Amino acid sequence: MCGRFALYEPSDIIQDHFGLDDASELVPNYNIAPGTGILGIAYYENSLVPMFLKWGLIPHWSKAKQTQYKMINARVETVWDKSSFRSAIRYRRCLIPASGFYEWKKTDSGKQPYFISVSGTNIFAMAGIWETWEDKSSGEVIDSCAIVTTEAQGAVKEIHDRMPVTIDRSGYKNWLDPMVQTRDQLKIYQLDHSLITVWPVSPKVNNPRNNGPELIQQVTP
DNA sequence: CCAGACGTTGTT
DNA sequence: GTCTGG
DNA sequence: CCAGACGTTGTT
DNA sequence: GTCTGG
Repeated sequence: MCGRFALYEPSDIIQDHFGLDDASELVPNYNIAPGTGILGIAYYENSLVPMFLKWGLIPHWSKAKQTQYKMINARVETVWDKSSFRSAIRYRRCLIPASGFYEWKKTDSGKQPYFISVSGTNIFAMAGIWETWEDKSSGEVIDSCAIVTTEAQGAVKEIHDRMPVTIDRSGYKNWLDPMVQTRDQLKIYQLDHSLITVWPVSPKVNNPRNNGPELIQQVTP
């Protein structure tokens, strides 16, 4: 699955990579956790825009903004079938920029965190879906999102059985195309899994209050 | 029809 | 055990 | 995902 | 809102 990631590439590089018109000022973050605001890129009102999305999807029909369920991930195998995700996968897909993500491997002595990144780049895209929720009485509006997951690819298989769906640059257009509204039309071009690199990192990443480049340094578990 | 759930992961 | 906060 | 709280009354 | 279960 994907429950923590990092985005530390400079804003102007992110802007160029995704072809955005306006830059959003981002500080490097090595410990992005569910429930916080994250950067998503989506077509909205006919243009490609950066959006701040609360990580943890709140369905539009939800009565409370605090959802009982932790919808931080959506399985690609079933996302078209679930009532909570059906309209979002059809009409509101987004790219979620990342420099890498973390997965935890269960061991005899506990859980060991690993950092997963892509050779040759500090920026790639994870597949996301988003939704707008509005409080009918107060008028409060929250845009939220979930990261789409799939079975582990490449080197990730060694540590975990799930990971985010990645989208190769060649697949950005189709994934974001608002005219693509069916499972058959949606083509998922994932990154070449031979580029995926995995190494163990310090358990400092466990605490979401910790941050900084030391979190992605390789350690001996 | 109405009532009630609506999710994933990992662990048992 | 379960929920909230990060 | 993991870490850390989990409560009320009354007083400052 | 939409799907499943009864």
